[in-house]
Amino acid sequence: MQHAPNSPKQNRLLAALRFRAYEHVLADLELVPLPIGLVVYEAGGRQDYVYFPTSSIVSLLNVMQNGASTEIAVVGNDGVVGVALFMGGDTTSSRAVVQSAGYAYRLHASVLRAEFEQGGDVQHVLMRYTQALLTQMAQTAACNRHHTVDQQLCRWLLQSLDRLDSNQLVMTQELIANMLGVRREGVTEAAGRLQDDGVINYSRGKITVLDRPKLEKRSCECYSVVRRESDRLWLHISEV
Amino acid sequence: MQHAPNSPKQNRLLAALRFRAYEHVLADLELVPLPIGLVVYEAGGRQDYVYFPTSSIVSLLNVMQNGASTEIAVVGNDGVVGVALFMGGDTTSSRAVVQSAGYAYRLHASVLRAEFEQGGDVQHVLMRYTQALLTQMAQTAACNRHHTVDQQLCRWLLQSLDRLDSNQLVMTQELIANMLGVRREGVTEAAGRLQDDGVINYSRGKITVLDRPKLEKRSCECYSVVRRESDRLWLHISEV
DNA sequence: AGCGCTGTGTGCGCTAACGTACGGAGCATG
DNA sequence: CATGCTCCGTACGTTAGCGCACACAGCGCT
Repeated sequence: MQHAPNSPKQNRLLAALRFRAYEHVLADLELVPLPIGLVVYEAGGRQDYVYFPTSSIVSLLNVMQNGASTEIAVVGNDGVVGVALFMGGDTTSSRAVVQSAGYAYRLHASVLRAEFEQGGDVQHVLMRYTQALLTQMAQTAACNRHHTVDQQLCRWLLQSLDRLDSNQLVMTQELIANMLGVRREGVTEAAGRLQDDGVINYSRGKITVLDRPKLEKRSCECYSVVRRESDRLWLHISEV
Repeated sequence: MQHAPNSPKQNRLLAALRFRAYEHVLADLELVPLPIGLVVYEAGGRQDYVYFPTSSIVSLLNVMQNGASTEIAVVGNDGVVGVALFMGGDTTSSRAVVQSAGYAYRLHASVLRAEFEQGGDVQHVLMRYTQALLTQMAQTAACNRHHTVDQQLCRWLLQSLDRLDSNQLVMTQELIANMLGVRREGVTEAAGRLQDDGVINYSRGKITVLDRPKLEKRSCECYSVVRRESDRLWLHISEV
């Protein structure tokens, strides 16, 4: 298993999987770079690989007929992109886009499926992860309904930060707006307020988080709810 | 397997499951009435049973700290309430409330889990269903973001109709508002517009759908998207 | 008949977010 | 150093939905 040049970080989920045919899986694992903006999966399309991000972050988006998009979940080094492939769907129901450039371990879906079919540990861990994903999506749905753009921006920054090493993220307001499913101007205003209060620093696609505690205070509960559920998952997995 | 007095309808998902220990499962299956408003699961609570609705409809709600709620999925005689119990979560992440009174087959989670662990057909079908649930939740999340109350009301009525025998549903505007996560007055207005145009008839908790095609025209795309994915699931299952 | 409860209609001011438009700032490129 | 492009700030009118308040209507109960 080779390492990415600048990314010693591994994928926690992948690390927790105790494959039967370990050598076989290892031989198939491939570390690939994921450039920002890359569409990993298109909604409704067939796919051959699953991705375990290490340093990259991938967003799952629902895209409407008129092109409007909404982020429904985020996957970083704590998860896998392509649960549909072992859940029995031959296609994925949402678009997967690289939100933050980095690396990911790529694995043939057939290999993972074969391991999954054998049941046991691998299956349990992957299903628990899918369960956590369900929670994340449910919370996102409710968040979309009830919370302001300001709150959601904070939530979004936090859940991105959690999946990065640094306190700086490379992301235009335009893209954030696409993720949240709001106007770009709305993000500009919300970000402006955060900057005025010394919470972040924003300049041409580079956001630096200066005061994370403040960010958490301004965020809606959704961040901590999802975070807590995710922590519970890992607690559970490490117990096994 | 006894039948409900006034409900010859079965549960399609349950019917599609080819249990190994068939006699054993049969012995445990119990047809129970689900009165409207019953909270089948509380969010975060431990649960011992899964439910396969026959004539009842159950809504999965996400509840916020301030009490605001949002429906994230609907389960009727095409699904099962409590996927978390075989997906490895000991608790459920959302509240399950009976939206329309009726019956459901109740099964001990341990019995279903035992069957599930054996892999094969039962596991495949249940996972495919979970996958469809994921799609439904994703679409709901996006719908909450982008569509009007009018559109969502139509969607909601349609997905309820699909799970009932009649064209009449018993449901106050107050409750619909809770499901959609909007104000009761908003529902009153939207329903008023539908009634003015002869699409429905509304009176003190009883809605009669008069013109389903019109309802579909006024609904957002989300209804048909979820419907199509669900149909695909059944096509897949019947092929097995 | 009268009471009271639940469910529905309506009105009004308010705010968040939208659509649109435009100007300017930073940065790379020739 | 000028050009061009991307990204960000701001402004303005419009609208959907909110919060609140209240009136009324159907229906069961005594």
